[in-house]
Amino acid sequence: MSSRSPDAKAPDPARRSDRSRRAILDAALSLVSEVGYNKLTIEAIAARAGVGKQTIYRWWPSKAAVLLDASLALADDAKEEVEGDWTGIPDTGDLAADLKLVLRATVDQFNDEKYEAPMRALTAAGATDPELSARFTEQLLRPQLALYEERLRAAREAGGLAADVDLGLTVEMLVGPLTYRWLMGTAPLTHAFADELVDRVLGGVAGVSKVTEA
Amino acid sequence: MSSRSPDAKAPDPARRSDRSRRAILDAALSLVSEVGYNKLTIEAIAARAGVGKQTIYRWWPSKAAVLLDASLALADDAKEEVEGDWTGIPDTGDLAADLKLVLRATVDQFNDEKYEAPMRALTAAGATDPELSARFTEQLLRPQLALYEERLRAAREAGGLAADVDLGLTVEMLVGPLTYRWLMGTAPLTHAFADELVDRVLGGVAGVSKVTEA
Amino acid sequence: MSSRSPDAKAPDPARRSDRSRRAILDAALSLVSEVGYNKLTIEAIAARAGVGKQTIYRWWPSKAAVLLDASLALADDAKEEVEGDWTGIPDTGDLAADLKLVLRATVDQFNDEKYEAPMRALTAAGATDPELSARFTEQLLRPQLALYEERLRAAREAGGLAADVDLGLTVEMLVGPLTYRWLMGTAPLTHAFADELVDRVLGGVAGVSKVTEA
Amino acid sequence: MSSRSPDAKAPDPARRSDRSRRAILDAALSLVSEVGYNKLTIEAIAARAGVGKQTIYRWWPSKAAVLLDASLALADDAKEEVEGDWTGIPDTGDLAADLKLVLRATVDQFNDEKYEAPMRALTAAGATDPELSARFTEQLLRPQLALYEERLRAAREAGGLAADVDLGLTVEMLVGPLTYRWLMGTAPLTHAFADELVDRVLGGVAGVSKVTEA
DNA sequence: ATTTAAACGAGACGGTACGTCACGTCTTTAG
DNA sequence: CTAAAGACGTGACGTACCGTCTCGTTTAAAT
Repeated sequence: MSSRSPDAKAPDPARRSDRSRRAILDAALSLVSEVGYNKLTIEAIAARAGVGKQTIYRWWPSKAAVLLDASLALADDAKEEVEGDWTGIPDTGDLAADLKLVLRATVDQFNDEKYEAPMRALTAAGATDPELSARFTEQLLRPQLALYEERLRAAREAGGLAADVDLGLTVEMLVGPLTYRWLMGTAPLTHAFADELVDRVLGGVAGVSKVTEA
Repeated sequence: MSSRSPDAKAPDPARRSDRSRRAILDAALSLVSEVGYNKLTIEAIAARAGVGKQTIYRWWPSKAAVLLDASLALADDAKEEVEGDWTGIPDTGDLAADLKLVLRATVDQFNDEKYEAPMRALTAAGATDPELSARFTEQLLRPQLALYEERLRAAREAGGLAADVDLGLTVEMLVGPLTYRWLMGTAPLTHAFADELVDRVLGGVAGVSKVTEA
Repeated sequence: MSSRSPDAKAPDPARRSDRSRRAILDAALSLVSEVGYNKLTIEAIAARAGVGKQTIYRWWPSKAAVLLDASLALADDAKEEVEGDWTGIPDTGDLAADLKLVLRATVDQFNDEKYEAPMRALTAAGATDPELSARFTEQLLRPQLALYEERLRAAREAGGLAADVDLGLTVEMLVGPLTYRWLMGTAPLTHAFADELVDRVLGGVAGVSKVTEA
Repeated sequence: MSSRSPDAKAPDPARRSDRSRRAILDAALSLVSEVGYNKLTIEAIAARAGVGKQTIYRWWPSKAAVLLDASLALADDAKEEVEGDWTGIPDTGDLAADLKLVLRATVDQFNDEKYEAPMRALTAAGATDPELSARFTEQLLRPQLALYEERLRAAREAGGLAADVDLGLTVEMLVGPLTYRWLMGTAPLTHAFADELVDRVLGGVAGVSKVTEA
């Protein structure tokens, strides 16, 4: 199975202009922040990138796909910015503290214009385009979720979590409510919310009584 | 403050044709299921409803707004279909069981084509349109969330939940992961997932025993 | 048989904007003179006319068709400009003189930028588009040829031409070489050429004397 | 003065691939017959010829120029096909008969798909491109017209034509109406038409009374 | 025979225009 | 006298070719 229909003659990636590729991704990111996803047009991206429209259509099937790649590049940049030898969520021994640290960072990212606009765009596009949604989830979300799961697994092995706890579900219990509040705007997205959430999620799954006991 | 700009001559709601209104909402719902939100057009809605385009523009500011009203009508219909005197989530005394019942129904609704298409459409539209998102949340989501909260409050008063538990957070811990999984497609949306989720959420908040109120 | 394919829903001519129609024809004529037929674009016509492209596509199948209508309008205007009650080629009794008069006028027209540009455009378009060519011939050329024929018939009945002369052929012997020279540029297109041509054509067909009717 | 601007580094004709040249001309001829001049593209010619686009742009300035060369080659082929030692229009002593023979052949050529398509293409291109028109006339038309003129000159010297007859005009009186009818489609292009035309043209120019006398 | 420079097939590129679609407004017409 | 029908100006769509510009790869003249 290929990502392209078989009758379409695929362009040669070896001859691709990296200059154009970067310009397109940059233009897409800046434009989506400026005018929003609905008013984002391929023509505007091409114009700002100083590129022919065909160069976009040659390599991406839709403006959402451009944004996905742009977001992936953005995520890579962000990662490198923080540290060169990133190895996941820190493990200080205090699971709750570690999770709060990361979830607060996620809250900050959700509240940061730079990241919010493309994130909303991809969410909107993915909501009605299953194929894009799949790529979005696998390429952007899954790696992040895996980091949470890894940290939780370490905690479980260290005895800080019950042995039979469902790690995947736990991760979604952390990320789900956060995303929900961000998307639906049911209430402000704050650090306090992140902290509370971690406590509540861990409260029901901690091996030794830390939260519920008392 | 009105929902319309003051200089726009507001049409007289009293003279509104209910026949046209219904036809438009029905057309919007059927079309969004058939062709998807991205390919849904005002012109197609007008054509199928046998209505002039102006009749739509007169009463709604966008196709998303039409869909929101259509979804509200659909929700009302669904409610009436179940029972005439609906009073919220059942209270059998067993909180976990009651929540599982309702969350399973929500899972079913998410998996029902009829409801899924407009839901995804509104989510997509709301993700990049704050004003619409607000109306979506307040008019469609909030009432449902309130039902959960009401049931949780009853449980808390009955002693089945700790006195200091944050009800709003709890509701979002139930609805958030469900919505997240539905939207992102991280894993199949099943009854088992709903059950597990309820157990895990209540596990950390139950006043006495682990899950059931004994 | 209609001029449109049967599945295309025809627009309603009664609701057509005459303002737009005129603006389009004017814009087409001025542009074709300015930039030439090859660089004439529908977009430029629409822009100059202050009209949407669709308004052109709604009523004409091609830019050549627009030019044909524009030329027809131009011809009408030219006719009205000369005289309100035009009745064809003058009949002074001197056939050669009358023909020379008209042929000289044709030469002038061929040499007049205003008329030449659309004429060349239509000739070019017609050369490779039979359907357009047919309309061009029937609507623009034929009426003019008929005037020549009419004058020749009068001469024949007056005894100035042999009774068995083929009028259609005679007309083409007058117009053909003129058009040929204009199109191919084999030699300059002058009044002298027109005069000579008339003499030569009539020389072989005159009933009595060589050229003038004595 | 050269046919290329001085700053453009001219390619070396000595190294030119004759194989490619022929393939391009053949492809151009076959394509113009298949799809017509308007839909003829350089890209399609290159593709069918198995040639890079640049190889066409290196040697020709436009698709019309390619067609002109292709037509010249075609004309050469046609000439060689008929006879190796072609020396112009036959001179049997009977001018009218000789002209009719050749004009009938021209009629046949106009009606032959193989020749018609490129001829129409060049006529169309030349109608709006003076430079091409000049080359078209000089290289393709002029040699043919010269043959007529030569034959007429022989007739004049033999006393079959009046001494003061304008040979160039006479040639255009033969070729003009024929071309006009072919181009405008005013009437079918037949052998009878060619015959009549010759008779009428010679009728007015013959030294001894052949047609008009009686 | 080897070098080497140009022509070559291929096709990505920045562009322009195409012809279509839907937008939201405005006008006409038929019930 | 109200709406349906739909023409209008606008602007983006996705496609087709334009003519230019690299890329390796022949290929043929000059070493």
